[in-house]
Amino acid sequence: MPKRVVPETDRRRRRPTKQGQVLTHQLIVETALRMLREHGADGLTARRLGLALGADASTVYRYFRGMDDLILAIADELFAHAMAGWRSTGDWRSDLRELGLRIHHAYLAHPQAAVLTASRVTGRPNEVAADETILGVLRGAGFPDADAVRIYHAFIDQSLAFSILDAATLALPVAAREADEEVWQDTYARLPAATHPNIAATAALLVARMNDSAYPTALDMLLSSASAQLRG
Amino acid sequence: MPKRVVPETDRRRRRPTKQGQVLTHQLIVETALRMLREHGADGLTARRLGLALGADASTVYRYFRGMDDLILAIADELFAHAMAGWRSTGDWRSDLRELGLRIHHAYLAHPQAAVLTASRVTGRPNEVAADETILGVLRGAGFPDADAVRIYHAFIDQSLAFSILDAATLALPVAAREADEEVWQDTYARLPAATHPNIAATAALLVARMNDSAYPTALDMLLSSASAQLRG
DNA sequence: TCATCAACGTCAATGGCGTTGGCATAAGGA
DNA sequence: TCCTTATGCCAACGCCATTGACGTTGATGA
Repeated sequence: MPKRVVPETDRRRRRPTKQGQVLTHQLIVETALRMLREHGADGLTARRLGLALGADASTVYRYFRGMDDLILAIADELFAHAMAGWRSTGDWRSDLRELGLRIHHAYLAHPQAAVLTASRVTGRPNEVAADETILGVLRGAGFPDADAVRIYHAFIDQSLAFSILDAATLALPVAAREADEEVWQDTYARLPAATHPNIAATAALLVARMNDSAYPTALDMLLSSASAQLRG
Repeated sequence: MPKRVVPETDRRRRRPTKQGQVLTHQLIVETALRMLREHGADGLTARRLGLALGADASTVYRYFRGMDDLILAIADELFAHAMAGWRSTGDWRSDLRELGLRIHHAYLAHPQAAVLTASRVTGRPNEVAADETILGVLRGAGFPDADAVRIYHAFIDQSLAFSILDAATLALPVAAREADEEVWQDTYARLPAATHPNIAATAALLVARMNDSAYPTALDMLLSSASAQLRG
């Protein structure tokens, strides 16, 4: 039985689809990202992706081994967005802060994609380049290798953790977002003081705040800690 | 067209299934949690859940409005596990640290469930009870309401962010876990120093570390910051 | 010039999924 | 006893990812 094989490179000019579209890996990834933003995480299906490309669902399988393979490609695309045009300022703390915020913003710009790719290790070029850059900043700052790696892990963990949390909230289907918002308004704001004195006392403050990102603050805490370590 | 209605309470004795099982909401949630642990997030389907209960898939819809409703019930069950048997020690810092670790451990004990429920607001009893408890600890410590709410949000954000990240890693299908591990070993450990000097120099350190949770450290940083705020 | 061959778009089919309408049955209440 | 209601089950709908087979295209080389 001849197994379907996905070629690694584009050695041959592509034949256009019925609708005249010429496909490439990059085009498919970009289309998938657009579909994710417009239709949510559940809206990205092989059928719909094919349709958006002016092609058949099965055509996607000529380019990717399956949806998981496509998702990893999307994950790497996020890192490409995050790192595009980055330049060192010479100051490791502002470099690291900038890198963290770039990753965070790349996730928030495509929350549905971010949720799908959460915690995957792709080993693909753009993700590897980001790792190389971060380690370079830390080693260039003078951290011994062991410390640099420890801070690298803490930095990545913190960046990804908050990014995934925020993205997961943003990526919820509109219906779920509205249901959750209703729960805040209807449940928390109306709990009786007799059974829930602390929620009742702070209900207005609790419900008022929605989604002012906590990540930048956490990032600064991490950088302060690393600075102390470098001086000490 | 008669819409299927899910009754809120169990006012009537249940009729056993063909296999003699008597169903309750609680039993279904517990069975779903077991299926999640044993078969992964994709392994929880209405058909399989029905089968595991000795019933039909559609029977689940007599108890829950749909899979989303079931997932919210599962989310609340995680909070029940986290809070079971909790008692205040009288010291707000150790109380808060304990609560954070309890939530973290509840997530890690059911990573597949944690991923499904990430960032949902259920407003159901156990989640609300946890919120009431946390706010009670902070207000009892002497924080003014505005500060208590701010720290509550930071605490919850941090706890959930790291829990979701760790759970997402643990919840990956075995195949994906192995693929990611291979990427670490095969890609990062073999990058040439010419193109990736920093990864090449620290490859052994990078690859050696897998999943020593960063959350407790981050939690302690948060508590130190809150302490300073209370004293200042 | 033309045969060969790999690339790749499309079709049809498979087996799984969530969900729902309809029906049969059993438990209480009257 | 009869009626209402809860509830289990069946069959069906439309969706999904994936794959084998087939036809067509373009590049290559003799």
